Amino acid sequence: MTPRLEIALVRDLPPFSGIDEKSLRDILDMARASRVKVGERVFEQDGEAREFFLLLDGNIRVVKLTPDGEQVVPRYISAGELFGIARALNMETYPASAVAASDCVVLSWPTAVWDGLVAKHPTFATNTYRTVGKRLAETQQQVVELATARVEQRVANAILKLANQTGRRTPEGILIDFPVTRQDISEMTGTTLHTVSRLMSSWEDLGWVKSGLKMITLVEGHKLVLVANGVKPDKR
Amino acid sequence: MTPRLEIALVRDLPPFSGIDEKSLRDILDMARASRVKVGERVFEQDGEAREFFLLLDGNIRVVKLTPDGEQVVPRYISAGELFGIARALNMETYPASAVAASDCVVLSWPTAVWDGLVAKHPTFATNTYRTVGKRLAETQQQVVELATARVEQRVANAILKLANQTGRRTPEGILIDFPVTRQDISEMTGTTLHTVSRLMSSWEDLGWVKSGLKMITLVEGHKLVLVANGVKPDKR
DNA sequence: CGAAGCCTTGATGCGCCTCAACGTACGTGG
DNA sequence: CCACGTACGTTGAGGCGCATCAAGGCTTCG
Repeated sequence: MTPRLEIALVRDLPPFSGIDEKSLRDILDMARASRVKVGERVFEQDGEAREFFLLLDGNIRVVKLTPDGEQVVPRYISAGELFGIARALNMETYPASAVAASDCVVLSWPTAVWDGLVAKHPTFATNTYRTVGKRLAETQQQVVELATARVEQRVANAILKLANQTGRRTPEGILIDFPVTRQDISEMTGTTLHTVSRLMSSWEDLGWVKSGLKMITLVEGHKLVLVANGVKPDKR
Repeated sequence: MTPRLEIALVRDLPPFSGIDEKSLRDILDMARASRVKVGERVFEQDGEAREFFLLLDGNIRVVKLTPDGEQVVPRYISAGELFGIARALNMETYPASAVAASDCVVLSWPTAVWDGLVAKHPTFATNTYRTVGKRLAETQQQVVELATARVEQRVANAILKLANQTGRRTPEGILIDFPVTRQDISEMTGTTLHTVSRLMSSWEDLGWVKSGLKMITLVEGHKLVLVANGVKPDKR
């Protein structure tokens, strides 16, 4: 038999804030831990939502496929976040696919336990709905951005978001701590890998970022913030 | 004292489906009805979320303002829908403004009653979260569209959505039943009123729509569906 | 060591924004 | 009821931002 999951793993994560240890034990005992290797999928768009998940370690890329085969990446999930919670919103299928952007450790619960879980642990329900609210707000913010900002601004913003979410301090600057390709960025921002490449090259020339293969380091974040806000570089 | 609100007003609306009449009475007794004239605002972006609302009649335009003063319209609310339900997601302020697109009748509840209400009437909570789920899915769909579809497709789609939501059959075709300007459409699709005007003129020449001042009638919906799906008009 | 995946950089063109000007319906007050 | 002002709509000309097409270099891994 598998060992019990450690409460310490999740106790301090936002989804479980304010929940006492006994309840936590109860919740954890319904979960199953598993590993997902980079590139593997946790679940598939339009697939039946049989489980919901908590990301313990790693990074998940959420991917939507359009009818004509293009990909859009509406968000990245990082450690400590719930995902695949279609069931919380009474949906029967996942609205997008979830791909491991790096090696991951996830907890999963059968969807069937959801109703009992929120009934028994209202704090957990509250926390979850707060998360949903944040995601809805973020998504609407994306709509606004796509509708009004130029590519340059959107790409700068995407890099800043990634750096904030999963950045690690290094001597060089803030390193985005999992493999990200130019194509990934383009799918987050509704542009092409070519345009992203050109932009990043120009920023690298200016010394604002450092980038290599699947690797981005933010050197002068504040400069990118200006770009993201549509400030034109010094028009003399 | 004001008369009690009629249960018949809301009994058959989706947010109240599956709720017995006694509970309905209870819920309704906490509500207040009011009228909002076209152009007036029900609530303001970033304002404190003191109430949540149900639209009984009319149409509400949801508007987001960008830092640099541009407007984006992420959705329209039509009769029978809840709106301003920030509180359901533990948010303290409204993420957008709500403007009456036509004369409206709305019910409103003080935010303070929310928690008691969902506790006492779980069916209502479930219905609400289903709505939230649908909106999140729609919003993500918008992101995909803005990221991948050309203006032409997006505008066609916006008109189709409006026609589906609030269209009224007339001898000419399906009439969008409240005033919509070219600018409104452009703010829904992230383009300019000029481009919308040009597109609609060309569709009018083809006989696919009829349009006048603040008025749009869909004559050949299936043609617009093709445009929305990116089918190029007959390339021989 | 070769192949596949990732990145870069140029050339070209077009979709759509921007700027500009004018036409048209509405409603408001004299 | 007509005259005017205002808001809405149309249409043209011009140009820029970014996609598209094309070619080649670099890294990683089997």
